[in-house]
Amino acid sequence: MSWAPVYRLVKRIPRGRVITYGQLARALRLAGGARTVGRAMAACPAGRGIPWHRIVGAGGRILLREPLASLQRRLLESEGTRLVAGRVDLERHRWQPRAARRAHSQTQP
DNA sequence: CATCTGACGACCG
DNA sequence: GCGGTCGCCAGAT
Repeated sequence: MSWAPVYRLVKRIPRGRVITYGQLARALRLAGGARTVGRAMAACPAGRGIPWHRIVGAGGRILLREPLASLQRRLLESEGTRLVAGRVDLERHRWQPRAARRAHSQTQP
């Protein structure tokens, strides 16, 4: 199985925005659902400019285990993503890939 | 081939 | 909010 499509989409996530595993899975119509995205990201090659930290769990939760979780929080905050009670404020930072994006008028950070 | 292990998420008590 | 169940499936052992 090639995770290329997953990484390709992840690369398009702009700074200051995030997407959830489930969203990614639906956008790509992946059979295994959110977990499949999880597997893809676990195998994510480092040093290729893939913004892995912009992926969060449902409801904006950080799902990684330490020490990765802290790193993710740090990276997110460093690019202006606001965390409320340890969760990403999805209202403000959720990113919608092209197709579905329209008529929603998101609040810019 | 059998089992185990996860970067998930919806649902329920 | 917290913990358990279940569906899901690619790799590793």
